[in-house]
Amino acid sequence: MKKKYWLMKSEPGEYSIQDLKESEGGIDYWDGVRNYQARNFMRDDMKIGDRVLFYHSGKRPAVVGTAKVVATGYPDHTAWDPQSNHFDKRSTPENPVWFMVDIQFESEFSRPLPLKELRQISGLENMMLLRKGMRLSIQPVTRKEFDIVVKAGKGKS
DNA sequence: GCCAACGTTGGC
DNA sequence: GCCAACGTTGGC
Repeated sequence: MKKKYWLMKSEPGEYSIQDLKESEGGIDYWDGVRNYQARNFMRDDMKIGDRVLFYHSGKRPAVVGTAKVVATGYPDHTAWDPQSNHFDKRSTPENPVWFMVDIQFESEFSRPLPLKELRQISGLENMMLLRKGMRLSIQPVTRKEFDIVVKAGKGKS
């Protein structure tokens, strides 16, 4: 099984890389995705050992670190919790609609690598994140792109 | 705060 | 099955 590479977006006010880092064992579940394409990636394509670029959207859009997939897709229980703001009555334990994976904190860049800088790095011209109108919260990334971003992120201080 | 791009919903 | 209206995302 070939290792794959991903980018996962989160509003840091909602869930940041620090939250992941500070969770038990650095492991947490990626709940709340309510987009079918992103769901399909988690349910069908993300495998244990896949690497992840952790992206903060919002005020300071930037890649902030890396993580790895430690559990493959399973039902997102927040969808059938009426108290959750990700509640979706169409999803039930018997017939789950939404899925999530577990990821584990791996590294945090010494400083966030802003979206603006990503646009200027050669080799990233075709990166999905940089395409106009791209809102998908989970995106496949090529190995090359992953390596370039990590190298640029680690090189910062 | 604005607004473009996108996904979803619902009337027909 | 089309498409207008609406809500959301997310960069600027």
